[in-house]
Amino acid sequence: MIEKDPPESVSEATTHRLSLLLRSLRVLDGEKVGTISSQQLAERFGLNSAQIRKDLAQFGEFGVRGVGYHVPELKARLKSVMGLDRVRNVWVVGAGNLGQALADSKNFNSEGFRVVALFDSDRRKVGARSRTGVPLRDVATLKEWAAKEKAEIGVLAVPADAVASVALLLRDAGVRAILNFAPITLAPLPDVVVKNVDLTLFLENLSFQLAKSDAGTRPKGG
Amino acid sequence: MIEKDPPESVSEATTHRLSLLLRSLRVLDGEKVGTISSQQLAERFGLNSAQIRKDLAQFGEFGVRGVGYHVPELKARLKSVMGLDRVRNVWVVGAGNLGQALADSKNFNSEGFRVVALFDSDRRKVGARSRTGVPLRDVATLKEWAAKEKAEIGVLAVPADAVASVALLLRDAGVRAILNFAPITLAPLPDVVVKNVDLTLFLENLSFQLAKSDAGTRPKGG
DNA sequence: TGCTGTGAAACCGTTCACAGCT
DNA sequence: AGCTGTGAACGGTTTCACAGCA
Repeated sequence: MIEKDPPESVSEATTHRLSLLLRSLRVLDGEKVGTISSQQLAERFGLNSAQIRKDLAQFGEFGVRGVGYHVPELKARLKSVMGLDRVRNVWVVGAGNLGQALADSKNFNSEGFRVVALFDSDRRKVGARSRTGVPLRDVATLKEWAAKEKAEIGVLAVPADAVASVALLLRDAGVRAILNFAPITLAPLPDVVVKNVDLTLFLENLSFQLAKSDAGTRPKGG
Repeated sequence: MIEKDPPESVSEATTHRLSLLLRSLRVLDGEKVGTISSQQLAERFGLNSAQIRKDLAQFGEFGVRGVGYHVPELKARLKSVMGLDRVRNVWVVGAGNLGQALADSKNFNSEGFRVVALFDSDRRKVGARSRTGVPLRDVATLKEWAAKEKAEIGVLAVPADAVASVALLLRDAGVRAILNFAPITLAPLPDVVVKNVDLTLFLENLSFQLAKSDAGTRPKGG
């Protein structure tokens, strides 16, 4: 099992598929499956076997020819490659419905991540705790907390017009990656990894596809 | 201004960019900007001018040579292309924190979409209303409601193990598009548009990029 | 002149198909 | 024999650069 240095750049598509692959491996591991081939993986989870092998090839050689992949081993390797072999603290800024839901969600408190605080500018919320006990702090004190409690990831669930300023605040507080849920594109900041997730866009995507299928069944087009 | 029939297939990337473009046009329209060139659009919103033109070209000719695009006109055309020129009813299944947050969010009740109901299997929740007044119903009654209140879009915010069965329920209730937020891939259903949005994956994406930059600054790799 | 719309070129990601190892 | 790892072929998307029109 040879390990490679990660390539200069890995495509978004590969990154996404590695997450899906890891999810699949967790399922298999839970079922005590010891070994699996890329073919079997593909069939079971709706993936593509050649693509699995190509994706993995970017990071090393993880399989055994004639046999396949050792599930626990590959799972551990993949977690390492993806930086999920340790826990990163997460700050959620914006304690509205979405911010609180994210802060409390299993998704954001699973292997690799732990939401340690919510921040909001509404003084009335400050001092309280979320349903699962995440402390709610004044966003004005964010920078002070940076010294006591290092958070590498910031999640933005604030109104669009607050995004730019809060992003700078987070960067100055040492946050190295920002996940922005506001419906505005946060431009890349130097030395900070930025990912924009506009939930509206997913709905619009569906709408667009519905519109296409509507057009396809109209008398004239059909 | 010539209109084209939509092409057989439009890439995910184009779909995504059209949403971003529409968002930009909404901003410009709010500022009463009457006309704008692809170049100006690109500079202002971090897009690519050639790409804007290529994306639009798939659906017709919307600009004026030597001038650019008429903002209100293009915005209206784009909304039409994306099926956002009418309001679609949305059902949210799963009234946990995330489900309720989505049902109440501006994002899911903006131009083109209206959340008309939440469904849950927890009898204790049934009969109540969300903060913004969305009625909470028993998921067992979902099919009965289909006759009274047509919903084209279903949003899944249920546990992973409930996804497959609820998806079938929605399909049988006439829902034509499903947005799945559970951390499991919902396989495509015939005649239903499916979009999977696993929030965990966005965090893992950040983790992965952090891991890469960590590796890049390690003594040996640096 | 200025900008769109668009062929052509460059680029990137996916799929194929097989050499090579177990 | 079986399956990985990988060059090579393929297909799709992005970028370039300019013809054509206002």
